[in-house]
Amino acid sequence: MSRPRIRAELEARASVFAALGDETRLLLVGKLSNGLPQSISRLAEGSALTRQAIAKHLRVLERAGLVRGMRAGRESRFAFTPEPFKEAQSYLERVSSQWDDVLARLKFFVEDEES
Amino acid sequence: MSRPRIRAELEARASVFAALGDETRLLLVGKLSNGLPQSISRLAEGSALTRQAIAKHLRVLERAGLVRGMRAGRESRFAFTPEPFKEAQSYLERVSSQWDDVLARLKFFVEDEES
DNA sequence: CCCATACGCAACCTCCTGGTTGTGTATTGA
DNA sequence: TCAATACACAACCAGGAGGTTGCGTATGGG
Repeated sequence: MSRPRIRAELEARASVFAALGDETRLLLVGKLSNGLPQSISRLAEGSALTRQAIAKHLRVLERAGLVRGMRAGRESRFAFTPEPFKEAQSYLERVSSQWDDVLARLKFFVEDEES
Repeated sequence: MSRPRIRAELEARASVFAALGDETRLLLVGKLSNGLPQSISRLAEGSALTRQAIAKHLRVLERAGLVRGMRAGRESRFAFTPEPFKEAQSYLERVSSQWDDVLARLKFFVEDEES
């Protein structure tokens, strides 16, 4: 059991959710999902945190694949990456519908007992 | 800016994602989404971790609202809670479609330049 | 050409997380 | 009734996460 394929997917999924599990990073995702690639300094504007802190958060998002960084001259810009979001969404959808199925079967069983 | 309402939603969302950002907890979610409420010992069966470790993970899931624990005699059973999953899913959907809109507007702009 | 800008890297700190062990308590079943 | 079961609570530990400061380096505009 627990084939490498499954383990790898589990690990990737956990790292995506972990990356999203921080308020600062959710705000960054909000900014990036909302427009074109932006530099670190730009993303740090208006934040209470330092530029280095923001840079660290961006690296976390990048390692999880949620964001893609590229150097452009003296600044490095980060862009939103939609795929992992869709993957995570489809996982949540599967979990929810799995639960719905359980409820449906339970309801059927209970109604069966009542008759 | 940053009204309390928004802050609270942000915090709740982050805690949900953070709770999902761990392989052990993803496995627990998998088990619970898949059947009826189960006791801690039951959920710890077959795991390399101790029962106490599993209990801690369940508390994390519970604090995030992903799971609901209830005492039944000498055992405490944990049940799947679908709402936060649907909420998280709809958030991811909003982020993705926001990005799609950005791309659409960009495409329009580029095609406009070409003409 | 030169200074301000935008970084990266590294050391360092604190606090939280994931995990264990140990102990005490309630519940259950024989 | 009494031992095994199932748990909660607490102390403790190592390591990682989030954050800062300091410093060195490349890039770009005036």
